[in-house]
Amino acid sequence: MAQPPSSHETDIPASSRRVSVLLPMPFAGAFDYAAPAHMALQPGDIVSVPLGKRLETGVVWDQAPDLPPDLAFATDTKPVPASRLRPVSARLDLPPLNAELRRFVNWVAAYTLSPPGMVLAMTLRQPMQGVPAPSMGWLPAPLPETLRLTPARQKVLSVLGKGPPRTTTDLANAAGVGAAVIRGLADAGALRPVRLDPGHAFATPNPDHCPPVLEGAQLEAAQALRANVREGGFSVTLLEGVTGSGKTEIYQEAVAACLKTGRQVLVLLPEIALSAQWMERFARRFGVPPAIWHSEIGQKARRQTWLGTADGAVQVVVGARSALFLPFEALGLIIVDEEHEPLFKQEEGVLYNARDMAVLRGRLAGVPVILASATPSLETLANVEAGRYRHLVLPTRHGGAALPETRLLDLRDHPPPRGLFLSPVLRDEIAATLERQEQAMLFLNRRGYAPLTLCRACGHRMECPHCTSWLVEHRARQVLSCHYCDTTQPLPTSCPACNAENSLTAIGPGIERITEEARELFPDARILVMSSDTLGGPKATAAAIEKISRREADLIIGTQVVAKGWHFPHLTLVGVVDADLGLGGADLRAGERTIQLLHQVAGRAGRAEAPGRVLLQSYMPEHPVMQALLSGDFDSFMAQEAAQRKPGFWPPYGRLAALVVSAAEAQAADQAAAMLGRAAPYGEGIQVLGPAPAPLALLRGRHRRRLLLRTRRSIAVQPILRRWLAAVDLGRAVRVDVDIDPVSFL
DNA sequence: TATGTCTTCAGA
DNA sequence: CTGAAGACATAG
Repeated sequence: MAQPPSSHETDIPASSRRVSVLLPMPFAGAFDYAAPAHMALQPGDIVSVPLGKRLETGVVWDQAPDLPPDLAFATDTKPVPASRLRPVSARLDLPPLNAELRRFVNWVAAYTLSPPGMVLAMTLRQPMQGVPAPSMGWLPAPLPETLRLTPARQKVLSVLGKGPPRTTTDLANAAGVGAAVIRGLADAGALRPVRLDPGHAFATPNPDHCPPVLEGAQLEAAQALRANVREGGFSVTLLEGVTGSGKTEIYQEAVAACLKTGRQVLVLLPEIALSAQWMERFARRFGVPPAIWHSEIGQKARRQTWLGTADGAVQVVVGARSALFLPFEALGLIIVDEEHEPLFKQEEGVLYNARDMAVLRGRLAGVPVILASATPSLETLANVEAGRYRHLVLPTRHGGAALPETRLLDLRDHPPPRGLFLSPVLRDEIAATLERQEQAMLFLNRRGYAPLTLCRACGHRMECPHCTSWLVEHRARQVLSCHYCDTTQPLPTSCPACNAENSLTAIGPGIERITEEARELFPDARILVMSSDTLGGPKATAAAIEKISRREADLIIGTQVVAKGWHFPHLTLVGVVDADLGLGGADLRAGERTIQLLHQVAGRAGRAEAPGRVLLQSYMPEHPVMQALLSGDFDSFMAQEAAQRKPGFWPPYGRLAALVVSAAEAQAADQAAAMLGRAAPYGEGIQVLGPAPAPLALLRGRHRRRLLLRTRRSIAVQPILRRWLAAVDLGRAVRVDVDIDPVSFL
């Protein structure tokens, strides 16, 4: 154990050279291997090791991983005897993971209570997945004296010249000779094989390509951010500004400043697949598009970008959550745009919030972090209030356009006709807008035709057999489908419970139904529907956006997707069909989320040319959320939210963790949940709520029970959870998912 | 996560 | 008895 620090590696007997290797698998920690005498291994090296009878790729890990003091835990596993160690098979020819990234992996694992290997998997799986053998190319070698220089051979050598390495087929074609000639030259030693790494040259963003003209508050904000980047060191700045206030232009100045220091930039967006417009703006500012990273990019681009971030060839990466785990060589700045977005929370596998982990990575890397939003989350505002984050506010709309005028439409006073969902007031407003040759939009955050299908004869509801949820009718596809699992069934013609014919009735509106109603009302309007069902992917989405920009649509009807920061220059009216949707559940952040979503939707209306108007249909216009949307005074709404959460130490004034117990049998879930309940931790500032059935008590055929652990801010939940979970043995049949800082309460 | 081994049970 | 399917332990 206590090796004198002066001892050289070669002095240590081969048998005692033990290395830790972290594998991308859900083990509690790293495994020990023997390093062969000839193999110099450093922490961070990517290696191939035997595991059982297969070979796995892992990373040489630090013997004693450092952890944050409040999350550190003892691993009481005794070391494997040296006799059982198997040797590392090979050191792979990939750039090693640096200490900053290794530390980040450890901290994320400790924070989220996940096996470190699963966190490593998020960084390592990416380049490893089905990597094809690298193709080989040829470069000229010093000519051997014995070489017979035939004309064909000469041709090959002159074609190759001083150029880049070329593959056998490429070279043979270019020289007009057969592949055999190349082979012959290679055998004679006149050609040197080199690995042809997909040497995709990443275009270099130019920080001076097209700087914007800024003045006033915008200039000040940009200067503050630039100074921040130049100074370096960890800091977090909230950049707050409404749609059109120039947020993007301003943080792009921070990007420019970072590029000038030669360091790399990571920009996180909630939904990269839909951000073609963002890419365009980047290209306009820096002359070239950025490297992008999300779950749907192809194998090749994935590998190239991964390697590019590791060797510094990639200077700016724009990505979704998972980009956070890229192996940056020299990170200089992290930007999280739309920081309030719930999409930053990963809800599967390792449960982490990319916004919070971005701040953590910034801290470990010692670089500034910028959080941008028009409607910052309460978490971030609380950090500003506590003096942990800086705050830059952009007050005015860029280009002088006015904020949209918002009106509440009380559905009790102006009810829609029976069986319909658009009030006459909204209908007339849309008609007038179309009359003026302007665009209008209807927003309803609900896919499908109707959320509930009911039998008029017996009251039977069409429910998912595997989940606690209603089946949603999708009339276009003639199916009922569950939005929580992949259950889909044909639309029945008779009630499955009482066999009554034609008794099934659609209850409530979905976007398809609103479209039907709009087609009735505005037969001449060109209607464009935007939902994840009608837009297959990013390409179709971009095409739809194009269409709207070119005024090839009059009325846009959409779900969530329309809210995403698009710029619609001709849109002047936005109608929110059901502003109350989303306020129903017992969600801690329902109000905050509704405000953020509806404000974002409202931001689509009215730009430079014409003022916009927003109409909110609501049955509870007196609700604080509606009042805040009406007045545009979000600050006092958030202050009110804060005041409500403070006394009960709800987040962000306390810490929260959710335990979801799930099992195939309801009884097993109940028993396990009860057992956890009996072993619940207690103490000053610690509270456990539950067990109770989770709102989705049945999900994908598993019965779910939930417990919530709530503590004061000064008390970390992780050590408490570790002790709690270690104290109970629940057996193999039940699973417990731990969600630190839960966002979804389903 | 992938794999080997152990257990159970239907069918011959 | 045999084989298939599922539970479960294990890898360094």
